[in-house]
Amino acid sequence: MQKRDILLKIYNSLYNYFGPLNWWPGDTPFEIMVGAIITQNTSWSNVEKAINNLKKENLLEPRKLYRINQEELAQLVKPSGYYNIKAQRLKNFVNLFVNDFEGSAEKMFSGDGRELRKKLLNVNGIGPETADSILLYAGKKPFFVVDAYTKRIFSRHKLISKDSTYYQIQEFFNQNLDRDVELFNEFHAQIVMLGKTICTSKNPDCAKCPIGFLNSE
DNA sequence: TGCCAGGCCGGGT
DNA sequence: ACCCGGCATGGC
Repeated sequence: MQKRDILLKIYNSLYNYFGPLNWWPGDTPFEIMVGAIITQNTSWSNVEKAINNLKKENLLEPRKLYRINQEELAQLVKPSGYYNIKAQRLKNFVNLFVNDFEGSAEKMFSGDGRELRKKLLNVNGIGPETADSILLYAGKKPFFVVDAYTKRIFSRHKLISKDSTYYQIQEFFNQNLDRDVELFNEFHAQIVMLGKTICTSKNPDCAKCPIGFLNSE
């Protein structure tokens, strides 16, 4: 079987098993972008607490987040961990968003995303995964998001090597999938779901795994 | 109880 | 160009 067909089969099996996941969990592009920063190396349940704190204070608006001082922001995002550094990173991002794009997601995502990606990576605190999450989930641009789950699951099944870099893994998907926003969106969501529930780092339950067919290829 | 979670940076090799 | 310690809370 070609890699292309294997990937599609994996995707279809996951989708059939979990059903549509409707990512990203967030109401507006701005909330999604904020969430992408807060969720760095952090479980989503903790991210929700931080987001809810911001919502309560009506801070999920670019100019309000722009104005709040960093110490106060840090207290609000505290439940997500790394709260000091995350407050700084949120500030760095919001500065770009307000100063360069007037706090408008429409303006920010007006291009194809390639220039924007470079700008995002220049923000201290935004790396490749966060940038791609912002582009894909807030901006609907076809950038495949690679995360720890992707690496774990696909290297376990020998489809990529354990020591591949972010860009090598991303290339693997780019070269074997159509550049389709909906597919990229749902595929990444399915990978995360599999990594959280079945293909965990401690006790992978391979008997239940919807892509268990890979073990007998 | 200790380990892990939807990374990234900065300093040292 | 890699490698590694630091950042920190909440859930299991």
